[in-house]
Amino acid sequence: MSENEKASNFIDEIIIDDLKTGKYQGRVHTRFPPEPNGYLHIGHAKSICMNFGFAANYEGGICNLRFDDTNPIKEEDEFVESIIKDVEWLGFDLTDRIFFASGYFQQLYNYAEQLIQSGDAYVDDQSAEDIRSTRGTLTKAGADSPFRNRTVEENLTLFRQMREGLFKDGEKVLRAKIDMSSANLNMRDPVMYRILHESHHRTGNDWCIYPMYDWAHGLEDSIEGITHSVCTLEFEDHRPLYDWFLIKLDVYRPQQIEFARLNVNYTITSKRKLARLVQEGHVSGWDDPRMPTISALRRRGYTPKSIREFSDKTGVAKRDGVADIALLNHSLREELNKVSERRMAVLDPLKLVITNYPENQDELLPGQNNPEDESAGKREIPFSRVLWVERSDYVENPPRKFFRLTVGQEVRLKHAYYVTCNDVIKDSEGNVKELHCTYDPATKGGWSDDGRKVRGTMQWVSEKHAIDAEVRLYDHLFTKENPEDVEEDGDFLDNINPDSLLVMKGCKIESSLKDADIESQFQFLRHGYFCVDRDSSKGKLIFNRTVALRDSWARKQKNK
RNA sequence: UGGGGAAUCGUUCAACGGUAGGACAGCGGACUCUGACUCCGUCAAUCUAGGUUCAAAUCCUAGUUCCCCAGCCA
Repeated sequence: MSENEKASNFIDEIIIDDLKTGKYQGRVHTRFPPEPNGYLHIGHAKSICMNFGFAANYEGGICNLRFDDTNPIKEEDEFVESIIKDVEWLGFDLTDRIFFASGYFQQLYNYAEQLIQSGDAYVDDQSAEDIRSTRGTLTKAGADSPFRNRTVEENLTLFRQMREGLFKDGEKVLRAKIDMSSANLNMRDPVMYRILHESHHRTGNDWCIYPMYDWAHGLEDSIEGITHSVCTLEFEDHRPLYDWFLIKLDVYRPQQIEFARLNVNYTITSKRKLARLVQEGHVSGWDDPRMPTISALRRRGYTPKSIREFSDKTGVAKRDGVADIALLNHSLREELNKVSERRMAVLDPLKLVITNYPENQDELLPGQNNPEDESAGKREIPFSRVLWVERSDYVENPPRKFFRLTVGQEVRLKHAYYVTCNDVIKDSEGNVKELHCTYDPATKGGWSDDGRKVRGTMQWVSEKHAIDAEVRLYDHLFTKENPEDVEEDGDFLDNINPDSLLVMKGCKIESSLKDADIESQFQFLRHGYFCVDRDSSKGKLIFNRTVALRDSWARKQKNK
């Protein structure tokens, strides 16, 4: 995009304007700044797509992945690894673009001394409780700390001693000297450094004081030459502080821009709550395919492109809102329809015997791999006398306009023949055991030129050639659009969907799927898009249903 | 009762004083060797009340509703 093009959202507008005025000498440099204390989820994906997207949209634009690792108590290398993997998987190049806040600890420390020198920061001996109680309230001003007016020398000495480890955790903090009566609570002498005798995942035991977010973040941006520092709405109150530090230090000043974080219906993105789902065993792990984490979406079969599309389509604004998960599914189907090879699978098998088909005869029938893509070619599908079809495709007393299997109705077996059901074999309890049909040899390939109207087409697999598979069907993890919508005294777990996972065993699938790789994706005709789960092993295939096909027939029946 | 934000179809984003538009969802239909895909049609919104103006979603005034902030978390 050039600066003459139309902005697609308010942040683009700001960027284009800055490009015009030369505010940053024509640079666009963004960053995605996760704390490595957990797994990334769909909300982070949006932020990643936005930030890397802004950079990619402009000539020479750059986006850093910067780990905001200023709290050693919560952070781990494991998360650094998974975050890098997720960002790259989403399609963004991180070559030379991985940074750590911890890499700037010394610079941050020097800046802090500079602020002490200028009389803008002081060491406070008050306890955390004291600081809290003297902060005031939303409507009442806070009170100055008794240590607020120490001399520069005393502050410097104390701060250096803090850094040297002479004090215990919590004994002292460094605070910015701003205004205890500010209406903005963030400006009431915010803590810049706390003492934490903790080993850091990257700096080990080099430090026992660690910078707070507000102190560190703007400087991290400044050091990296960030131009547009995009964050979520709750940081609007922090912007004056972000600016205050940079102005006091007289350093390069990026601008913080806030937007409304992405919320998605039927899901939660609170790290704490996701952790509860895992810890309390409501899901199998952080990458359980029902989770909204990027690793779970990947395992479930969502594609990077569909997530990027979703991110684009949900837009950028300052209004709090909830995006419809259906929009993600739309993007997904749109892509998968174009690229997925089709296969036939019978999830709930019912035996169908073609009584007039020769015993012991097999034949191979060609089937198109992907009607949306000629280059995907064809495959040979084995056909024989005994087949599996979907149990739900047979109905004894069909509703109006039912085109599937019922006695006397001719249907098409995809790629194969027309068959007509003549007899239904039931067990003593009246359960349907088998369908006995006859086929028309003249309809080989699934077509006849005589103008016969066959409206129903269904998938099948040859009994003797089929292989077994387990198929996992997923539904929303929560029953309510807003999982937080609970009765008094309830919590979000009350809204867990007991049917969010349905495991189908003994499914019958085409033998061509035998050597399918982990994560490979297919459309199972008339069912949906599926991928091979990593729980699969040799001889035991397990498929995840990524998303079902739209089913207007089922919807219509349901509405009746 | 302090400060900071936000209010447009069911949802979401646009319209930057000049015809309220797109996407998703919904509904109806056509097509179809997937009741898929595709195509066509259709439903549907400016928080309220005043004001300025030839003209207001947009500007002004007064309200209303919702979100965020009192971590030595980010």
